[in-house]
Amino acid sequence: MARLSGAERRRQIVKAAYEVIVEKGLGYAATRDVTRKLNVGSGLLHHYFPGWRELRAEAVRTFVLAEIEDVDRMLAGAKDDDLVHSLTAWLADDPGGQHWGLWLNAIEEARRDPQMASAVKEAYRTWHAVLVRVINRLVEAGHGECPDPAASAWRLSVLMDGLAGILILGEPSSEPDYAKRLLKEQFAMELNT
Amino acid sequence: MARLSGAERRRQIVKAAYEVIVEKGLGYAATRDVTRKLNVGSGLLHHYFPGWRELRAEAVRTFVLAEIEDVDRMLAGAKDDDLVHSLTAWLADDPGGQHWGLWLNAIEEARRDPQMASAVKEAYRTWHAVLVRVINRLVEAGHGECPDPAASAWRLSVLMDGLAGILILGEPSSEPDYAKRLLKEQFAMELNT
DNA sequence: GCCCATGTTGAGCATCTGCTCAATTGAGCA
DNA sequence: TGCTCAATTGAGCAGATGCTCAACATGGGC
Repeated sequence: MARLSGAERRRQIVKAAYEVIVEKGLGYAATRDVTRKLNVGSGLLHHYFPGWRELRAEAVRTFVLAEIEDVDRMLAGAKDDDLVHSLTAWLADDPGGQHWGLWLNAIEEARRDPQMASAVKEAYRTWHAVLVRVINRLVEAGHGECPDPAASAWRLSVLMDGLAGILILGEPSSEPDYAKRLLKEQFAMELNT
Repeated sequence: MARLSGAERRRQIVKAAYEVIVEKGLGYAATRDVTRKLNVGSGLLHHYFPGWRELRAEAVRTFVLAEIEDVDRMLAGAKDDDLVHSLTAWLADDPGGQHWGLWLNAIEEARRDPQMASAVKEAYRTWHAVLVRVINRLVEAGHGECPDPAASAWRLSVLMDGLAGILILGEPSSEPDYAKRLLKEQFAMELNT
């Protein structure tokens, strides 16, 4: 196996851990899944991380925050008229609900794992800030009015988390269009349109 | 250990399994937690259930549906004016978000476990029907109007699932009042009040 | 070209997991 | 009283888990 620099190997391990976690779930993914995927000895993982829980938490923190920043950039580059549509499309762009599944899993895991709780809370607040910005942009662009952007953003955020259930279960419809429609109507309600 | 009738023992095991699952999470609860809690040999569990996954799924199905029926009865006995308040109080009556945590957990587990998926979908539809009935009662009692009760019920259902995150994480506030407020405002919006 | 800090290995331990199966117990009927 | 069958036991297996540690390998700096 090629010998990598410490920082590079660390990043590689975190990435592999995230993929494994998304696939198998936080409660079932194991260190061996990660080392096998990288063709690497089991000791290497513990050379970089004090334990599996730490690695898990770092993987979730890193990649969830990266995803949020990606969406934020995408929205920043979108026209005001396309904001809601872009967000809606992004919500449903998750075949099998894999990433949304991990997100629900991480929220629940936060009950038991303080490091996971810290990672999830950071993502929670960051995502809320993104939604507040979206709402403010829409209001400033004359797409409606919103008396309490913070509350509206929490409601939208929380609704999207719940829509994950619809995407995962395929209920009431296996087409993600229904989830999209519910989110769009929520935006309309929040903006008094 | 006292010897029980088959049906009685079965019920006892399902109940203990549910309690263990709520406490430790679907991915960490083990058959031994159940047998230890009941002071019972490990073979007994497999005498009544083909496997741990079957028992888990039956426990979730049984107790989640029972909880939904409880709420339904409670709402049926409430005055029209108290409907939203009762539902809101029930939402937040879950110290540490234990039961809501299990619910999120079960939704995510449905991705991997078909029997869990079947149980969760049944609860999902049953709960939606309860909310549709609530909405219709409110409309008939003159508390507002609702052009699409089915969509509104899905939005409320999904919002409540998401509010579980707020209750579990204590974010943005560790007081459950904020979650209650968001839900009440959602009802107001859905009913055009 | 040597040398050492550092990346890397993997056998192995203690512990846990779900599940099997031959053996034992006991309640209720005849 | 005895018999029968269902309820119950628990040691034990095969496999998985996180993590340790002594040993090995190698690339960059001298």
